Amino acid sequence: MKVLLIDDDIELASMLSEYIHSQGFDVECAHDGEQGLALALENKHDLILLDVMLPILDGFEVLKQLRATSLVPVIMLTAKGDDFDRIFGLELGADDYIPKPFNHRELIARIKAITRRIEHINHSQPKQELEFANLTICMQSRSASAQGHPLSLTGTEFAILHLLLQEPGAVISKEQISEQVLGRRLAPYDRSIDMHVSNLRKKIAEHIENERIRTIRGAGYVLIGDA
Amino acid sequence: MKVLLIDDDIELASMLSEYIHSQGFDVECAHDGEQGLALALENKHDLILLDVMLPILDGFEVLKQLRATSLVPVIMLTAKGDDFDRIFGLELGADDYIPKPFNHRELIARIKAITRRIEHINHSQPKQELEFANLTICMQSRSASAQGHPLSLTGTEFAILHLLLQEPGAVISKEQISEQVLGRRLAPYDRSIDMHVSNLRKKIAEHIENERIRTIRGAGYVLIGDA
DNA sequence: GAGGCACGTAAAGGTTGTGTAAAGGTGTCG
DNA sequence: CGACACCTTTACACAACCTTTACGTGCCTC
Repeated sequence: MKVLLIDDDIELASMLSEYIHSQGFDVECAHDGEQGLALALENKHDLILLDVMLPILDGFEVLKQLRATSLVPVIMLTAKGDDFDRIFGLELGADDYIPKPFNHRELIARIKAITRRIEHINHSQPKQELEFANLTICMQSRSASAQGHPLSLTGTEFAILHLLLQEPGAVISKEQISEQVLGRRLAPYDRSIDMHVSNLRKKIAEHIENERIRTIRGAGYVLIGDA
Repeated sequence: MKVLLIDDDIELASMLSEYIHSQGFDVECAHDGEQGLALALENKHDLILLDVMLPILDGFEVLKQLRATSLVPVIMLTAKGDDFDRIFGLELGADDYIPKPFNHRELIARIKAITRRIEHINHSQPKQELEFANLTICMQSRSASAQGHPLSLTGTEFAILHLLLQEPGAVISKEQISEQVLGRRLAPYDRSIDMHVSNLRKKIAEHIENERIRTIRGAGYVLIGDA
């Protein structure tokens, strides 16, 4: 876990840096906006601590330019306490904002709050079971069922149903289906997807009366529930 | 996007709730720790705003029990300003911490900072929904509704409504509509746009009495609200 | 007020996307 | 090899959709 600290107060920076390091993070420092931005753009840090008052480029400018290409988490630090700065920073894409002077432990707590959030999401493996509107699939057993009755689907049909179940209610285009399910770009006049959907519908209809896969002409297909 | 607000100050809660709602979030409220925890455990909220001082169970206790099973983002609110509370909350697993009194806009900015982060990591694109004067559209599901009633629009009608909703109150010329929606320059004597707008109006009028798409002779169309 | 222009809209016609049966192709397994 | 399961292509039908046509209305100009 590598942190980039951008602060022009060299004494504070070195103190902070030492403290953060003692808490188990690697720290790199920059003391002006230009240098900081350059380091940040190397994309090798997991989190950036960014002072607002900086020589050459101020913190907001650094954040703005950084956000043009990078989603790295940023915590802003500032001596100023006023609301406007805080809001401005957050709306520019900062993840958090700590007014100076701050308790070192709070800084660590906030760093951990953000990294914890990221870890949790990254480590949450994709769901193994999906369910919507009486349709369920289980990835482990590669089985699907409608209204509790098992469906005997071909691999492609299963993959399409899986894709639709990942975002029920969202329109999935044929291009998307072709690329994700068949692994190739959709060619003009290619009717494979239509056929697979047709067959899938037929199998679902054996157990569920209502429409489940709705066609959005010119856009794709959507999984829908009742009503 | 659904927010759960847990705060025992009923007046403040209703004010806040209204403001948050006006920023495009659904809000549910609880006024003590027990009720709040019960609602939170239903797992149907995307973010929780949690006051620290609460009757029955205090905010920390709610957070602790919630974190035993749920990773839902939590922002703590507190009247107390001392470091210890902040750090304690963050270390218990809160995502953020805002001391009362806070600027409402800052709250929204922090809510958005957290949801933005989560969306980026999940690779899920933010919900694109537009709303004006009882007309709403959802890009994901490519669906539209008037006064809550679903509209069954053709692709072109949907695209026109989308264009109008992007700048409610602004005049959109037929040239613009033709180029952006139909993908071609507007030819003389081409009446397609007029027809699409006419049909769109008809469908909207089934559910909304008042005029919504006003013609500006010689200039184009505007989306208008009541009064 | 006559003429021109922009617009509203019903109806007709043409185009395109989609549903699906059937046939053809490919790979696997006994 | 034949049987089988699966995917793709072909072909046709149809419905949804878009555009054009035609006629009507209201506004502006001269």
